[in-house]
Amino acid sequence: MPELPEVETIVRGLRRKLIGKKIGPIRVLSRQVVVDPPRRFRQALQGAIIREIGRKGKFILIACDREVLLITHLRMTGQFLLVPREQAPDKHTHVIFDLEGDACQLRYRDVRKFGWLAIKNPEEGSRSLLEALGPDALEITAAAFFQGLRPKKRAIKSLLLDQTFLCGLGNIYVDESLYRAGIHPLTRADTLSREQALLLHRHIGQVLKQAIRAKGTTVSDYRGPEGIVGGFQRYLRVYDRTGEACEACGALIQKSRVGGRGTHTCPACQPLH
DNA sequence: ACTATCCCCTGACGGC
DNA sequence: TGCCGTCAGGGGATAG
Repeated sequence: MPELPEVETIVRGLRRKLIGKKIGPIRVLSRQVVVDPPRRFRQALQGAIIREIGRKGKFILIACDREVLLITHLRMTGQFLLVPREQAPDKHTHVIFDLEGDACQLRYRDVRKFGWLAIKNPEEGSRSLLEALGPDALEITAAAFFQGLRPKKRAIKSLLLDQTFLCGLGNIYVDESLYRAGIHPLTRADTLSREQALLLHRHIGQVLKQAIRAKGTTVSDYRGPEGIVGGFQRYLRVYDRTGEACEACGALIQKSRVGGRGTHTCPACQPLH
């Protein structure tokens, strides 16, 4: 579900509400989504004060005092929601964090249960998962992006989805960026000209920033922490528009499969050479 | 180095 | 109404 703009929207929402809050009792309703043994998980976080909330790629990082770091990945359908405590949790709510002196609870909800939460010490946490990540899609420079493509023989789409190459992009924004840059998803990365690479880099940045401004894309499950849907689906030009006319040329948007993922292209605007 | 395939899980949707 | 196959914002494991 959530890619960089959705995760960024969630992080900003959580930050507004949670910084400085002390975590109260925690309920783990489904141990499957908690990486650590539930007892250890609860003991580490209960009583901790939330200091900073950030993200790296699609990972959400909640740093507390006592050197406790909560790392989360929402995968496809994970949600962090701020919910009034009197509201009964539904069957897809898996972890509930009480917040001292707050009418709302922080809840982790996840229909498909692919997402997870884990406790890490700041040092070891960044070593394992996060160190393997490539630069953030919003932070990489054009020059570094072009240099990164040059030795890669892979299809550009699978490279952009590879979080060890560049982190934050997912299926929606890769399709949208490639369309805007007029590049076919199967183009070998090392065959892109410098101009094409710079154009693609620029469109990636533009699409992500515009999507953050719109508070993300809601195709089905995505919600912000206050339960609101995103707005960027209005600006999608190829994703989820199979069979519709391309805005630029009128050709019909096609759907294919690249690297196992559903892939949307305009056959005229994104020629494969 | 890279691709393809299966898997984790639940729900929505289309065809019969 | 029900049953079956397919698909879904992700990514890890494994085989080729």
